[in-house]
Amino acid sequence: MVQMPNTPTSADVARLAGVSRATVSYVLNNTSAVRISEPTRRRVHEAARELGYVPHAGARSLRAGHSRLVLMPAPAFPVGPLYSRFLGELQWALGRLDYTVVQYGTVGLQGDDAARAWAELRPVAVLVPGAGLGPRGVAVLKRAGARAVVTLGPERVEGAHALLMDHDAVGHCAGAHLYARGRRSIGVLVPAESGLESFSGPRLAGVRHALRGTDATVTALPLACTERAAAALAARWAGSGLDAVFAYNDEYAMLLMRALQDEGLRIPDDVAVIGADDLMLGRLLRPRLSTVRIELPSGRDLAELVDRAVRDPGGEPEVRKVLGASLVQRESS
Amino acid sequence: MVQMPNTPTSADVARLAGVSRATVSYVLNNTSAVRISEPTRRRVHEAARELGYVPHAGARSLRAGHSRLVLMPAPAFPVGPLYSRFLGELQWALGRLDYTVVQYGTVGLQGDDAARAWAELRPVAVLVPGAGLGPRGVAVLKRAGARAVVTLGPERVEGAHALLMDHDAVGHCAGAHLYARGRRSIGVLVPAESGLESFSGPRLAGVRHALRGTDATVTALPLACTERAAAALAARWAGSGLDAVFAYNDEYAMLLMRALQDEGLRIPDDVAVIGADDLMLGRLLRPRLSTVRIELPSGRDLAELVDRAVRDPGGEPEVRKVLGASLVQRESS
DNA sequence: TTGAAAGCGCTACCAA
DNA sequence: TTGGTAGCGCTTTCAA
Repeated sequence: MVQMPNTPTSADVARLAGVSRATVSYVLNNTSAVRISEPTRRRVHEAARELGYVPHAGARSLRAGHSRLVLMPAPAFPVGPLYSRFLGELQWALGRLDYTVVQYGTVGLQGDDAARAWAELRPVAVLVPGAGLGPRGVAVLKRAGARAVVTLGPERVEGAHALLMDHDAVGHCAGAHLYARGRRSIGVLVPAESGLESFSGPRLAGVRHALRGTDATVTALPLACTERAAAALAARWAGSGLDAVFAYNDEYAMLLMRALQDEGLRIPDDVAVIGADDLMLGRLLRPRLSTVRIELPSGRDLAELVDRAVRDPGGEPEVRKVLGASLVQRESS
Repeated sequence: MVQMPNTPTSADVARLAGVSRATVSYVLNNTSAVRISEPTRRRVHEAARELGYVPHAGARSLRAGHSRLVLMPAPAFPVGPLYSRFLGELQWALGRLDYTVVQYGTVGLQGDDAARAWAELRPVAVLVPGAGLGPRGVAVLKRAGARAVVTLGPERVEGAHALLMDHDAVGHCAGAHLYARGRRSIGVLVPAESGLESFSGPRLAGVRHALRGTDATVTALPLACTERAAAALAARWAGSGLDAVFAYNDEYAMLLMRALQDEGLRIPDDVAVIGADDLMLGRLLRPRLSTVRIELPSGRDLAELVDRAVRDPGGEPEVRKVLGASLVQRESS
C-alpha cells in the first residue's frame, strides 16, 4: 500500500472547498451563532468527506481550554458481570451526554504518579473505582483542569465527589444471616490474591461488626483461588470447629463448597456456606448457594452526577451511599 | 476548597525558575542534545514540583506530530479471566516501552464511525479485537497518523497487521474429540446473546469442519444464559437423539449440564459434555468437565509487534496465527 | 549554556 | 455570510 500523504487538516478542507478555515469550523461544528449558506455547507461537508478529514482532539482541547474526556483507570483484575454491566451502562450514558469515555491502562502506576499520568490527558472528569487516590491526587487532577473527580470506593476523599461503596454492608448482611440461622463459629474467606483487599477487608469487617457483642466468633481464612489451597483448607476444617463460612464471593464459595463436600462434610448441616454477588453459578450448585446480592448504582445516575459536577465545578462535593446488599437465601445456609 | 487558579504551564515553571521556556523543556525531557547546568536543572525541577506542573499531552502531540497513545476499543461484554490476563500483560508490556494504553469506551459506535472517533485522539497504534473494523476503517486510522493497526480476530483486514484468532480450531478440537469418543449426534451450544457471534460462529463451523465426511451430524442449539432456557432445552433433549454437546464455553456447559442432570440424564453415559476456556469451575463440577483450553498470545509478544510496526510503518503487514487449542479431557466426555 | 521565536491544528473574536 | 487572525501549550531550530 502506498504510504498516505499527510493527515488532512481543516485547512486542507477549506482549500478544497474554496472557503476559509473559519467557515470550515463553523460548518463542521454546527455553530449556531453564525449562519452559513446551504451551498457552502454542502461544499464543506463534501470536501471533508472526500479528504477523510477527522478533527484533532488534542488541538481542539488545546484551543478550547477543556476536553470532553472522561477518564477511568482500567481495572487490573478480571471484573465480574455485575461491574461489567455497570461500566457498559455508564459509558453508554456518558456517550449520550457527548462525553468520550476512556479507560487508562494503569500498569504499575501508584497513587500520585497515576494521577499525574491521567492529568496529562486533561480529562474533564475522572472516575476512580476503589481506593488508591488520595487528596493530593485529587488536587493534581483539579489543577490540570478536571472539573469533576468522583471516587467509587470505601471512603470519601477530600475534594472529590464520592459514591460510597460500603462493602461492610455485604459482610454485615451475611454475618447477621448466619447468626440468625444459629451459627456461632463463623469463618470468612479472604482471597489471598492481591488487588482485592479494598473489597475483602470491609466485607470481613462487616461480618465482625454484625456479630460484635454476641457469643459468635469470626475467623479470617485466607484462601488462594486454587483447588489445592481449597482442599488443604477443607482438610483442616474438622478440627476448626467452624459451623459456617462466608466466602468472598460466589466463586470462592463454590471452590470451598466443593472441597468441603469432597471431604465428606454435609452442607448446610455441618457447615453453612454463603457467597456474594449472586452469580448464575450459585443457582446451579447443589445445594443451591445462598448469596448476598449486591446492587450497584445505575450507570445513568452516575453519568448525570458527572455531568452536573462538570457544569457546576464549584459545587459542594456530593457524597452518596450507593451499594445495596440484600440476602438471597437458597439451600446452602 | 478554594477554586484553583489556572492550570500551570511550562511558561509558569520558566518564570518561577527564572529561565526560558526552552530550558524548562530541555530539563523536563532530559534532552540529550543540550547540556544544562546542574543548578539550573535543580531550579527547574523545583519549580515544576512546587507548581504541580503536569505537561499537556495534547499540546505535546500537536507539536510533535505524533503521540505515544495506543488505543483499544473496550470490550462490550464481560470478559473472562483469560482475556483479562492477556490485556493486563499487554498493557504492562506496552507501558514498559513507554506507550500509554487507553481503552476507548465504544458505546453504540459501529464500523467506520468508531474508527473516526478513535482517530480523533491521533493514536500512534490501534489494536482491535474481534471483527468490526473494515479496510476503510483501517484507512481512516492510518490517514490520521496511526502507524500500526493490528486486528485480533478471525480474519485479516487489508492494510492492517493481523493476529488471527482462529476459533474454528476450538470447535475442531472439540468435534474431533467427541467423534473419537464414539459420539455421532452432536449438538453445539450457541449463545443467544448478541456480541459473541464472532466467536461462536467459528466455533460451530469448526465442529462442522471436523465432522465433514463422517457419519456424524451437527446441530446448532441456540441458548440464552438463563436457567429457564437451559431447562427447556434439556426437556426437549430425550426426543432429540443427541448423544453429545459442545458448549460455547465452560459456563454454558455448566448451565446445560445441570439442566440435563436435573432431567435425569447421565453424563457422560447418555450425553457427553465438553466446554471451552478451561475455567476453574469445570474442575469443581461432578463429573469434572472436559474442556478445550485456549492459548492466547503473550502480551509481551504483541507489545513487541506493535513497537516494531510503529518504528517501521512502511513494512509489510504481519499476519500470524496465534490461537492455540488443546483438549483437556476430564470425566464429562 | 541559554533565549527568542516559529508553528503544530483548531476555534472564536472582530472586521468586512 | 464569510475571512483574517490571535493564541491555546509545547518543542526545536537558530542565534547569542
